[in-house]
Amino acid sequence: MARAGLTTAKVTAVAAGMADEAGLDKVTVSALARRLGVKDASLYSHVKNLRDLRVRIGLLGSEEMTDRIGAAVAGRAGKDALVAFADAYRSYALDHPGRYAATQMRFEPEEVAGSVGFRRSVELTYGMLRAYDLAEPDLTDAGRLLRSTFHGYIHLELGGGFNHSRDVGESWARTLDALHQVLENWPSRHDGSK
Amino acid sequence: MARAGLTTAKVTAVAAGMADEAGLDKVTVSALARRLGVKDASLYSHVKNLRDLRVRIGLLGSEEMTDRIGAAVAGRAGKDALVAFADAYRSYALDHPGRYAATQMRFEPEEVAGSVGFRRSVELTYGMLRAYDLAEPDLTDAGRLLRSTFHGYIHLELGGGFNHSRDVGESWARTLDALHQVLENWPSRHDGSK
DNA sequence: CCTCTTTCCTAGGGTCTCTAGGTAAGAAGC
DNA sequence: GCTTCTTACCTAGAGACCCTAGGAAAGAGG
Repeated sequence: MARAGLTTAKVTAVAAGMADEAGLDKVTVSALARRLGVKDASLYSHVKNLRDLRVRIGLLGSEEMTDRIGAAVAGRAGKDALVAFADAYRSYALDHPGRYAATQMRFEPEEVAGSVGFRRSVELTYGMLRAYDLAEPDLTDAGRLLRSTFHGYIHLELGGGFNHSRDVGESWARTLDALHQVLENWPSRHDGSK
Repeated sequence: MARAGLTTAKVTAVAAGMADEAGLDKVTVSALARRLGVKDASLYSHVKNLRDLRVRIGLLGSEEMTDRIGAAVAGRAGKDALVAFADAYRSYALDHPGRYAATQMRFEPEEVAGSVGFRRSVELTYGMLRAYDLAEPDLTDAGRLLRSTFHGYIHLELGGGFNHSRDVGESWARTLDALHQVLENWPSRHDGSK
């Protein structure tokens, strides 16, 4: 009988599409096999197991996402870079919710070992923060604040956690204003006056 | 044969304990039945289906969490209230990761209709923000920023997303300093100077 | 003591993950 | 053009899980 000619990369790409359309939890081996016109057992020659499949979606997503962010921040600094970074981050997550969800899995060290996406993500964040002239440990704290806020905002937005009384994009813009301001005036230790 | 004497509340409580120990995704009808010493089909008289079970864990979590936050912010205002709110939020999530995860599900309107937890959560947030003297739509934007940052931080912390080079509690304290500062000097529209 | 409610049961169908072992398609070497 | 080797794909089947239908018995209320 005619072969489909699948490879691990093709399988992952189709799975990523399914994740974006139906949600990451709807990406199952059997549903994927159904879409590919193949028996589910056949996929186990391309992918170790279900977790492996989802991890691959996450690694793919992290690489695509850092590509987009890298292109957006190129040649920018300060607030320009912050906004470019944040908008690229958010637009990728909204364009590819399933892939984005997969990037937020709890990865084992060996799973991310060979991947460039996550390493680049750290580099890009620190590069963007360079203009704000922070030293450690403030740099780490500021990076954690940014990651938390970006991820939390997108997670709530994708999860329908915001009501519709206020434009979500407007709120996002004001959030970035706020983050920029706090990065410029980072509160040093014992500065926390009431 | 002797009955276990289960009720929907008891079943939910045990399921919540399982969620905290093993993760929300490990809460299954059959695993729960196993722990309760009962056949899985028996649980369907107490709970509609698996989703219903997890929703109940989420509603329980949101009530417990708002109780804790409410007690923490009572009689406080300004930065005191912000820190009390945030610390109560974080401590609950770290103490009960499974219940917390369940509060972050995508709920249908009818699922949260009869619950007090989520309504109280909104009230508590706006009450805490009162001292910062913001008007709409800044109030909504600030509320979204706080929820995003709190949730994002806890999500990353629980997911092991922070490396161990810097104390997580210290970073959290600085994050709260930063949020307090930005709430006190909320950037009004067209204030976003570079 | 009888009746009604409700907790729990058995039986069974359907979906899904994953393994073991086999077949054939297509590429590589002669 | 034939053999050989790799590998994409298969069938068969075990085990876990979700959920429904219908029945039995425990315990509460009359």
